[in-house]
Formats: sequence, C-alpha cells, structure tokens
Amino acid sequence: MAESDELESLISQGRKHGVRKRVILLQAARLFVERGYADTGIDDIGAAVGISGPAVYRHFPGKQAILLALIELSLERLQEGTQAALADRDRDPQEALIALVDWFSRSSVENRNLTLIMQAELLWLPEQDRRRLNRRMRQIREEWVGLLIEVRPELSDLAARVAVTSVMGMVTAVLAARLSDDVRALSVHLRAQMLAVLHVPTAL
Amino acid sequence: MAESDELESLISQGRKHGVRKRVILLQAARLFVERGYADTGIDDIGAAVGISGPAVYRHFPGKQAILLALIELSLERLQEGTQAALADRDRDPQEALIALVDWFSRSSVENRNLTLIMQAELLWLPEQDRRRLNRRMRQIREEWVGLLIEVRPELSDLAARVAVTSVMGMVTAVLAARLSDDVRALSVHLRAQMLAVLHVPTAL
DNA sequence: AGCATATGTTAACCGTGGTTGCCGTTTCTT
DNA sequence: AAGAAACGGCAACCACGGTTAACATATGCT
Repeated sequence: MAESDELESLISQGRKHGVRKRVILLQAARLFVERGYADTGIDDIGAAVGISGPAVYRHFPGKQAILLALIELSLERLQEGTQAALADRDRDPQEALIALVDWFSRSSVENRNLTLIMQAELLWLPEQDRRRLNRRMRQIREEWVGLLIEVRPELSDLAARVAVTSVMGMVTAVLAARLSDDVRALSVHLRAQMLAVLHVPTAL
Repeated sequence: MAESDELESLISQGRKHGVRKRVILLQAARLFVERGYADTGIDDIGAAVGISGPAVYRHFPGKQAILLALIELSLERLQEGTQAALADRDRDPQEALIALVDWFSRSSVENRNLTLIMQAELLWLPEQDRRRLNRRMRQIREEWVGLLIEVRPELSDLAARVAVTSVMGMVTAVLAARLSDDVRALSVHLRAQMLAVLHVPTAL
C-alpha cells in the first residue's frame, strides 16, 4: 500500500500493539520531508502522532533510529521492486528495463516521502550505518547499470552509471520541486523522460 | 574562474583584505558538501582556513550568513549564465537552448560544491531567506521553461516544468554520486542526456 | 480480579556548538 | 611614528533539543 493512503486507516486505532509504531514512522517521514530531519524535534513527532515527546522512546530507541528505519524501508522497497523487474531479464532485457522504469516511476511518486528521505537525509546517520546503506544503494544501482549495458552494449561503464544515476535523480528532483499533486501525470512524464535518457524506444 | 582552481592561488596569501573572506567561503563550501551544513562546526571552518573558531566572526556575522552567501553566489552564477544563453533566443530558440545546456552542464560540474550546496542545504536558512531564494530559483526555472516551450510548443506547462526540473536534478544527482573525477567526461555525458530529455537533436 | 507488560506524562538533565567578551597583535593610513 | 581599524586567540556563556528518571494508567493474559 502506498504511504499516502495508509495513514488515515491507522490514525484512529489509538493504543494498539504495533500500530502506533507505524504511525510514528509515517508522520516522521512527512515531517522530515517538510522541515528536514534536523529541524524536526522529537516533540514534533510525538505531537503529530497524538502523544507527547518522550513517549516516542517507548517505540524507538532514539531519533536516529526512526530515520534509519525509514531509509531501510525505502531501500527494501527499492530492492524488491528492482529484483521483481529483473526477474525476466534473460527473456528480454529491453522489456525488463522498461518494466523497471515503469515500476520505479510509479512507485517513487506514490511513496514520495520515503523516496525523498532516502537520498536527502542519509548523512544524519552514524558513519557505520551510512556506509552500509550507501553500499546497498550502490549495489542496486549496479544492477540497473548491468541491465542497461545489456540493452545498450555500446555504453561505457561510466556512461551507463551516469545514465542510471540521472534517471534516479530526476525523479527525486521532480518530487522535491512539488510541481504538481497529480500523481498520475507526474509518473507518466517521468517515465517518458527516463526512457529518453536511457535511449529506449518509448512505444510500449 | 572555477572554484576548484581558485583555492590554491589564494591559500598562501595569509592576512590580506578580502582574501581571507573568500577562502572561508571556498573552504566552507567544501566542508558543507563533504559533511553537510549541520555537521560542519564553526571551529571546523576556522581550522580549514588556518585560523581558529570564533575568528570567523570577523568576516561573517554567523554560520548561516556563510551559507547564505554561498547560495547567493551560486544563484547569481546560475542567473547570469541563463541570461547570457538566453540573449539570442529571438534569433534561434533551439540554438539558445543548446547553448544553455552546454553552459549549464559545464559550469555545474566545474563548480561542484556550489551546485550541490544550493539545492541540498537551502532549508537551513531562516524562513524569509529561504522563500526569497526559492522564488528566485523558480523564476530562473521559468525562464528555461519558457524557452523550452518556444522550441517545443506541443508541451504542456507541466510537462515542460518536469523536463526542466529533471535536467537540473540530473546534474546534481550525478555530482552527488561522485561517479568520476573526470570533469570533461561528466559534462559530456550530462550534456547528451539533458538534450535527450529535452528532445533536442544531439547533433551540434 | 490481579499481575505483568506496554504505553504515557511531566520534569529534569546535559552535551553540543554557535555566539559573545575581552584582550593582544598585525596592518593600513596620514 | 602613531593612532585607528582590522584581525585573531582564548575562555566563558547559554539556548536548544535529544535523552533519561520517576511516576501514572491502560491493556492483556491467566
């Protein structure tokens, strides 16, 4: 379920095992995107959930832990979606690449907050976590790069990496700019532009 | 002169009117990009310049003022470059758009730190400055949008804005990813991809 | 019902880091 | 040369916000 829809169905359930924790995550994500991680206080997060301040510590050991959980959620989604799209790369690489672009453009827009947090607030984590997550992010990117090179063997490694980094960055830039709330329109435009960068025929 | 070259020629001049101030700006820019604004202490900035801590306050009224100056520098460069490229849009819009892309891809890579700071650390400024700078940034983007629509009248406003935001975001994403130190190669790849997104024939 | 556990609240703690005060030194001007 | 202004070091200040302590209340299980 997309983050944008999930919140309302949870918000009314009050004290219940595991639910409060998820609400904290979703609200924190929203606040982190709106004001930035450092400008969001623990008290703000608590207030947004309906509890106040230190009660958050009943669910998370600290502020950084919330951010870490969010980024790991985001990475997990990215990783799963990538694996799913790459499942049939042997059959038709180009089709797999298109499927990957389709999924990514839709999923990123639908999960705006998580997408933005992953790339904007990573540096607030302690060195160790940051390195680990960056490595994971790089691995995922390399999967894209491998697939792209399979579709377009004439590309150098650098060219392929630049292309993949670009299409990913494009999406976050557009999301950050708040150009429109029309999820559908944004996905469609982004999809077309991603395919343009990757030089894949846009006819589906 | 690009920021990457300027530092060494200034670093040795010690106490001299106006020089120290510029070195502070360049070193702060480097530190802000490497560790992020909030994780860079005034003491760190001083140490990087060769003075220690509060001496920085002889040149800037505070930490935020340094960031503000950097972002304004960056915006100024962006604005000037945009104006220059748009000078002859009446003669040949498509050629002007290509000139804009050429300039932007080169200039952004050459001034990596300023480019990254402008879009990553804006939220550290007080509300008022942030609004003003965001407005200026939006105006510049609208100039690009206007030119793009002139070249491709079939585009909707939203499509054009998404495209312009994308090409700008592409560049910062690639710079942030540290894919290569080869300034020339990065610019070339970025230029090609920007033109692909804008659907401009890549033959120059 | 009754105990254990989970969840909350308020008040206080305290480390960090930007900022200020005070005083000495260098540089510039006349 | 001499005074002013700019520049720098060091120590102290102090506000902010994440975290902890101490103490309630709700929830769930037997």
